[in-house]
Amino acid sequence: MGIIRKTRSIKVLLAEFYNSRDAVSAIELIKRLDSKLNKTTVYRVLDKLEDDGVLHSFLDKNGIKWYAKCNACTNSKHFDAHPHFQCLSCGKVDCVTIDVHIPKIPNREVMVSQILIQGKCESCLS
Amino acid sequence: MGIIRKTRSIKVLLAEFYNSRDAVSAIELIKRLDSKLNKTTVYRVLDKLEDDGVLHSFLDKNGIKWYAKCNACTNSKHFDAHPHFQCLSCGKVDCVTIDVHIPKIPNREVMVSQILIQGKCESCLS
DNA sequence: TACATTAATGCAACTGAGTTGCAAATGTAG
DNA sequence: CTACATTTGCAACTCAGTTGCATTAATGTA
Repeated sequence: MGIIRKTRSIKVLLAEFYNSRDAVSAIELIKRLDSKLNKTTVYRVLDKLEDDGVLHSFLDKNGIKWYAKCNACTNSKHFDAHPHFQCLSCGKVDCVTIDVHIPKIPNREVMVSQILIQGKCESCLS
Repeated sequence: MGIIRKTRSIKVLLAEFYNSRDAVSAIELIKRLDSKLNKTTVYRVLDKLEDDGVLHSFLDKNGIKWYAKCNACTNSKHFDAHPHFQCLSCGKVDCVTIDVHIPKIPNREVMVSQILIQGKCESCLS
């Protein structure tokens, strides 16, 4: 579908991603923007930003949805193969830029792969 | 925690996995066993079988939980790193035995990784 | 600038996977 | 067989995400 109009909601949400490379969960955004946007709107705008290749989404270990700014994605092609890292101590999630090679699988066509790595992040390692 | 008693519920659920290597979603099992077991029991027994290293679980692209028989897992060590493949046409999920190498990441300790590959399965490729 | 069109929004109610508390049933050690 | 802790079923709940619909607000056109 994609964005057709430049609305206030879209600006508000884009601003949330402007300064950060970390992923943010939809729920976190809904809480954070509670006074500004309705939760339905948040979900719908995130959806559209993803369609447009501005954000990409993935599910964390609990099945909840996170969004992060796309770097190399466009609306015609998503580079979703990069892994996401979720810290088991603090819960923070970010995109990691390492390349994980998914081998060809006999008799199957691989289209997308989602990789969620769990462990301890830099700040929680000490 | 693990299994303490060999109850009817545990036998019923184990029977579901006896003949198949495919993964089954918790929801599918609940539907399938509706006349035999309560859904709470299904969730609880699956949980225990996972603790015991009999089954392993993972989330699919919609965040719903699937279970499959463990091959190399024990209750002290889970080999969760093997990828799962979900067919985007028919929805079927299975464990694939290919090895995906997750590189070390600077300043982070990788503990678990979950890999979900999506595409077309053998039967849906035609 | 005013207007008509149609997308976007807010709200309330809903959905559905999974969880919890508790009383009743059942497996098992002795 | 009995005692009693573990399991089960049930109903009610949680909570992320969705839907329908009436209202609001961008945007193209004149």
